[in-house]
Amino acid sequence: MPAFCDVALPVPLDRVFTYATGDHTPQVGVRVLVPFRNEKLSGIVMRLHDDPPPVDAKPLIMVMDEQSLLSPQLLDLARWISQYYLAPIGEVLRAMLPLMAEVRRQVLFRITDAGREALFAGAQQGSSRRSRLTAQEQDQEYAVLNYLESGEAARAATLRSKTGASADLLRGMLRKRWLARETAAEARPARRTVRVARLAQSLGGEFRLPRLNANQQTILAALAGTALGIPIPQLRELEVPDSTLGTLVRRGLVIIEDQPADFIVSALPLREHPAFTLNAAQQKALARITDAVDEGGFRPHLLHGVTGSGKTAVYLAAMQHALQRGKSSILLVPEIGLTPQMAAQLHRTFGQEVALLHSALLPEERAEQWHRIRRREARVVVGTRSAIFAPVEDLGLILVDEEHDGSYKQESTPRYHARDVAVIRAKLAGATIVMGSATPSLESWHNAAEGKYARIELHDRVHQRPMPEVELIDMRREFQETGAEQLFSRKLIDETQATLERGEQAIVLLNRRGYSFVVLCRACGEKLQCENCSISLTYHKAVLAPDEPAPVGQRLECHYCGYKRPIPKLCPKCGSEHLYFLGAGSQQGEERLQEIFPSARIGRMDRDTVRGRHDMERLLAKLHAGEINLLVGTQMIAKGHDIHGVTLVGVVGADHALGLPDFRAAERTFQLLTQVAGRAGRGELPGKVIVQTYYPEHYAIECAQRHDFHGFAQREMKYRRWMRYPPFAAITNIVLQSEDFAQLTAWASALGRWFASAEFEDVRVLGPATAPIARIKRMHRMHLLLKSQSRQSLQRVLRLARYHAEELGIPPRNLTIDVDAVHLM
DNA sequence: AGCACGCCGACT
DNA sequence: GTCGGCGTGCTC
Repeated sequence: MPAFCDVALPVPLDRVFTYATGDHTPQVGVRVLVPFRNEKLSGIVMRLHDDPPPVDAKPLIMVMDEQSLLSPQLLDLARWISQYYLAPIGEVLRAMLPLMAEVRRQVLFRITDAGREALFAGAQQGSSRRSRLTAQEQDQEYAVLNYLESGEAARAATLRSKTGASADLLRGMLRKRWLARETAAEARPARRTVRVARLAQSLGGEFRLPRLNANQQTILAALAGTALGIPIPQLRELEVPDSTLGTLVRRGLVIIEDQPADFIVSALPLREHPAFTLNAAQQKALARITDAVDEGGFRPHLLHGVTGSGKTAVYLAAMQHALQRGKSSILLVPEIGLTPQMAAQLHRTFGQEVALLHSALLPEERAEQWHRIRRREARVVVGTRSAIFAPVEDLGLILVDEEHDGSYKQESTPRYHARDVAVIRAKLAGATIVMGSATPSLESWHNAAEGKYARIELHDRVHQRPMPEVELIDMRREFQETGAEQLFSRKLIDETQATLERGEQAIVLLNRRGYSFVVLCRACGEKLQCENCSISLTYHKAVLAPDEPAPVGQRLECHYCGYKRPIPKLCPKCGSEHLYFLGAGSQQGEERLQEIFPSARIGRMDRDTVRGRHDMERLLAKLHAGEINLLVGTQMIAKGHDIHGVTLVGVVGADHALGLPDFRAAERTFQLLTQVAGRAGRGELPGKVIVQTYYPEHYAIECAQRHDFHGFAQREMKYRRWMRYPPFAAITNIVLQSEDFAQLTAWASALGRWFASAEFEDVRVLGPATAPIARIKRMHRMHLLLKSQSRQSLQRVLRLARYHAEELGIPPRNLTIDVDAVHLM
């Protein structure tokens, strides 16, 4: 056994630490518990070797796993992410492994010699000691010391409940060195367990002992039919008194034990894999994918299929094929793409062989799914972003649904893009990868154009359904003709009216939540902003809650930091009472629609009405059942829902992004319009889309109207090439933050000067400039944008920049390096 | 990131 | 004189 091992720890330090293996025999990829400073941390063994570190290596405390948690492939993937995104390896691994729930860490306090002296002195002198603490606090300190006097360590929570001492008080006692702080960490299986009764081994088959009564025999007979036993709740269904089981246990005939919940096969039976009915185009697409899977090797594909062309069925059939060939597959879906409908469909298709990894899982549930995958019980994995790290073996196929979706980019360290990580994983695994979308990202489109990705097209909707007709309403003309600023155009109102009268359903996209998104003072022009962010506060109107006598929830809210405040009567700046509420959000949309269509059954879908997973399910169920015939909501309504009764889609204010200085604005607008338009006419009846816009001549709008992705991509590529934006350059956003504005500008200009003086050939630097959102959560923000044709050069410059930032005294936590930034905010 | 050590103002 | 503020620096 090598004498040392390098351990990656979940700390923001871009390095590993070397520990002495001692008597332990850890493998690469296992978790170990190690001393770090004066605490204990769990980390991952990255390397075994005999090179002594420059300092004395501390010994491992314990090895937590027998076998590696991460295949060599996944370890390589971790290293790649760490390098590419400049993220500490320990943090990358933390993001990859959902097993932190299995380590219970707790902070313990112990009395010191100084503490004992203080206790003794206190007992001698009473509370005559001069101190800034109140008499009560002194009493609490005394109580804490008294409690710990025996020498046992205790948790902070215990001390607090026993003595009333606050966390601050304990911190003060630490400072006085009366207490010592230590951390304990213990491995704990995070799997849910079930109480199970099973036959005692020694029993064999001979349980027809004469002295057993009928009840006892009933239980034993039931248990004899199972290998693993029967969960206690299920055993109760035999209608035998509970005490009978107790008797059997006492007589040593039955054992009760906790088993991992997974061993109990759930009510869902394993089905024969149902076949999908695919049309000719779908079959052709499927064949391209299955051929690639069968041939093996890294094969990237871009599946461009219009909305309603049946991409999901192709995905499922492809995964089924992979499974039949004994290969695993991973399907990535965007954040809110994993709808209950889809989960149900997956269960129908794959039964127990599918593992779902969605964002609403508890840590224990996530760990459980992870173990199921690792034990090879589930070889079909479906999930959001981090599901790309699922520990499947024999990976044959990766599918990335809605590959253009921004939610694949993690907006905290490690700032990886799951679609791009998926490509690397497929490469490492020698697997087929299919990135699918009706509106591919320009990055992927470009790769397809260059021949790096094979392109698969689904031009038509299933069942020869037509694409919906899209009509543009020029809201500038609407204003001139009606002489008033109206939220909904006459055309949209008429069409909605007609749709509802025909007994069909309509949805209206209003891409802001809340009631009004600007509160303006007419007297001084002040826009009410969040105290912590440079963000306009959104007005949320009061709503009638079922159990409340008066309307509740009226407030101004910051959608960035969550800051809430009551509505001021007067302008906080000038004291005027002329506060105006401008700009309509989904809440106002709902109210207006209810006024216009009093008999409509209106539902609203936004983050205020859809909080838990079930809210969405309930809302969709109502829509399917026809209990709702008019749905208003934010972009949430645009994502992949298949609602057959919807024949009209209204789009209100989805083009405001076109006025923003964001190079992806056109792409985002085109995607949103195309996706939401795709909700119309998915059933028997054709659909219609009304898009209200202030930019009817913009190519993003025009092309969306014509369902013309190719045309859009061509125009957008021209602009991107001209401006050297992705896909024609790699970009990285460097954001500096500080509460102290002077400090921030000093840092930014120093870093800017360094970039200017260094004059890197292949890397262009824009800025420093104030970030689009100048302040978030009290932090002032500035940024620099780096563009380069060469990834290698960019990587090199980023490392140098990070090093120089440190030389300049910029603390790492005030500097964010966002490789392949998606949101430049 | 924590969390120590270490050097300067407010209070007894 | 002490307590306690949070600036610098290290973690195998």
